[in-house]
Amino acid sequence: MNQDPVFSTSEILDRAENYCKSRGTRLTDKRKKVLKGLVDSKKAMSAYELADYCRDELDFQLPPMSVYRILDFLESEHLVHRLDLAKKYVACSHITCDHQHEQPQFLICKGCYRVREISIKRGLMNSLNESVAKVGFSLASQQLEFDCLCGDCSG
Amino acid sequence: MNQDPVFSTSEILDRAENYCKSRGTRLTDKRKKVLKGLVDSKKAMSAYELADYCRDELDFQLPPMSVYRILDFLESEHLVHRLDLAKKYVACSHITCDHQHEQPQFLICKGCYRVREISIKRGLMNSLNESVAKVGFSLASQQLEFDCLCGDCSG
DNA sequence: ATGAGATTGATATAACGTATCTTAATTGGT
DNA sequence: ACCAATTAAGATACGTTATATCAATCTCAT
Ligand SMILES: [Zn+2]
Ligand SMILES: [Zn+2]
Ligand SMILES: [Zn+2]
Ligand SMILES: [Zn+2]
Repeated sequence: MNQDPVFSTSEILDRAENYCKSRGTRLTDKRKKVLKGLVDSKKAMSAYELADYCRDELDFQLPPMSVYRILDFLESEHLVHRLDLAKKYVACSHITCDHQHEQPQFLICKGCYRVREISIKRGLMNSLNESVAKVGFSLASQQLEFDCLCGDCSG
Repeated sequence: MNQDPVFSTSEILDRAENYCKSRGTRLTDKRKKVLKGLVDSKKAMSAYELADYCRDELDFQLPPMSVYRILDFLESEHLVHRLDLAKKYVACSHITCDHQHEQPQFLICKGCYRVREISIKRGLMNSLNESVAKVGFSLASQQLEFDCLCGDCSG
């Protein structure tokens, strides 16, 4: 089903570090720990959950307020996405891609917070934007988020 | 632009009261006050904002926790909709319609919380559901909500 | 080494929401 | 009209997400 090449967590982190370097920013140790949490979990996590993760799994205290700042940084580097709907964060699933990644949309499982990052076909997005424009509104962002159920949780 | 007949707040409240009666439920005074708040405001309001509204505009103390319960009731009667995205509530814009109202979608202005209740064309919804199904997910609800900007706020 | 700028820590506070227990109001049958 | 059962509402505590501020620390180029 998923035919993307599989990368290890450390490969993804290395790639992220180089990417930051190339942009003149720094993927510090703490930032790397937070990103690792998201990459490993494969599901959306809140800032507080990430603080717990650092404490419990990495044996490293990181106050929630620092996690928030770090998430802001990672988002500005396009390494993570903030999901407004779930109020949680996910690692971008394209950190290891070379191509510029398209505007993403997210399917968020309400049951387990598993997240699929997809790209909705341009035609569909165009129709949607038209429907919205028809009543005098406009989409605030093309990054749409949908409350979903994944295969496992839909039973 | 909006060609629906215009109803006064009290007409809408009367209609809501009769509707509840016909279903064997009660639109009590407090419930009516909360609904009035939403009908009058024409924009999405949080439970706490509605409690403030009752205190400041109606000179009537209503603790936030009661407002939550009342909103739950109103939602179960389909008189208000809870907007997950904004964490706010709106009066259903079809209280005075006789026809069974279609599955609604909501455009929520991030700037001013004005809300448009629309019905997305069936074809568009079908395409969207297919795209989602293709990756093994399913929409948790057909009541979609979109972060938008209204005409006034898009400047 | 030093000073500017970036990074992190610590604390307080706000907004939204749930859980639980208690009290009050309403309804329906006698 | 009266009592029991049900429904509605009040009160308190707590949980989660998030922002604001100020202080301390680290990094790097000069
Ligand atoms: Zn991405
Ligand atoms: Zn799931
Ligand atoms: Zn409606
Ligand atoms: Zn607006």
